[in-house]
Amino acid sequence: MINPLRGMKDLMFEESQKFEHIITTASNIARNYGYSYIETPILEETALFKRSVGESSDIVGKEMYQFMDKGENDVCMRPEGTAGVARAFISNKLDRQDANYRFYYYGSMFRYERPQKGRLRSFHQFGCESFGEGSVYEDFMLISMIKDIFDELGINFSLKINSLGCHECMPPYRTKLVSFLEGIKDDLCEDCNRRILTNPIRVLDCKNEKCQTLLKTSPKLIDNLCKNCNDDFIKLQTLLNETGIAYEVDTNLVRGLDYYSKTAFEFISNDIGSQSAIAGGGRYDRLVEFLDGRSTPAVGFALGIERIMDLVQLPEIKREGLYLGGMNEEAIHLILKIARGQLKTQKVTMEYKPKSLKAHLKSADKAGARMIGIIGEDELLNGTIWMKDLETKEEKTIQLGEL
RNA sequence: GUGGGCGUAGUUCAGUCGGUAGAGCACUUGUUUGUGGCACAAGGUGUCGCGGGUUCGAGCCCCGUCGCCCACCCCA
Repeated sequence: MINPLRGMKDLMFEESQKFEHIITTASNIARNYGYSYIETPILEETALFKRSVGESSDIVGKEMYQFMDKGENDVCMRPEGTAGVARAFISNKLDRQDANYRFYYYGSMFRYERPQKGRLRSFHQFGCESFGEGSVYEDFMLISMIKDIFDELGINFSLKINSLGCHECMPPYRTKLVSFLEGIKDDLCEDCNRRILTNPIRVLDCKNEKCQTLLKTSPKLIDNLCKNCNDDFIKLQTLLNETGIAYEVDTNLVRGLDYYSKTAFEFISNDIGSQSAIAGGGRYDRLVEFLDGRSTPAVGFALGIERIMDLVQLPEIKREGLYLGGMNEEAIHLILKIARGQLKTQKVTMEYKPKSLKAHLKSADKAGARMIGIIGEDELLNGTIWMKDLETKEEKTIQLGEL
């Protein structure tokens, strides 16, 4: 027997229904916010992810499904969605239009990691990317959209926000931080020491208690933001306050991907396992430029579908459609033609075996049908069909032509 | 990559002191003449994850191996 690969799952029945429910809910809301659907390839040039996600990230460093294709191209299964959408934005020369473009997408992402609850090697994200709008209002609208999606799905969350600064205030801060860290490096854990070199900002996020104590006096990025970044961050908080969206400023919130700047946010659920981030995103004003496009401000987010699936309740399933059955072979032949006609307007379940009326009713019930239509000997003689509403229990015998 | 837990029917699991397997659920079919959900009855499958070892005898004990799950790391 051949099983799916490690960390890969088949979704069916209740799970696939949840999946669809989440995607349709999110898509509808995204369209209301002015986003249009974009579908990009799963496979991209490896260079795309190295340049956008960043070589220092774990994703690029060790989690990519990377290989040479038959044409000797170095390619990758996408580990996240933003890079591909940004690439499409540039490839299609939209960066040369002085306009805003907003896209939503969903699909499989691939990361070669050790699977656990809420973390798979093949998983799904729903995401939105907005290009060309540099205003912090857009950051706010994205957060508002995610809130709407979670509210609609009936999911509880808490929101964390931070500002990562821009290319003007981040580098000086980084230098300041590194010199602080160098001073206490002997007392920091091994991981932190490694990160001082690779990504010093992430040292702040260390879960080691001893490190956290030492880091209490570290220079904070929010105290070192330039005026523009600082004003925007305050404005974002004002907007959230005014709208009544609860949040917490988390100065240690560092998005794992290199392309983020300014606003960063993460939606957390306490009702699932340790992989508690159910949505994350932020601004990435420099990414388009890094990918050889014309400098374009941008902001986006992604939802983790599987993590959300663990949290949603499906609405109760209602009886739906028509069950058709016959009590003898001749009737079934006739039923088949009726079924083909009815299929144009509703869900039809058809039974090919002749059965007693009782057995048919049982089957129709099991199939979850709302109506049942049966042709037996009497109906065959009269050119009629016996119909019953399985919910109201009303029944009637009608001419076949009346259907 | 590093820990810990677990592999028995389609599924959830039980299985005593070692004596070659069971229960619920699900599924199918019935419960006399053309009226469903309930109830009752009947039906079937297991290389007991795989490979060795100990033993008269292994689902159970020992060794190895593979797989799954959870956690670290990282992230959605």
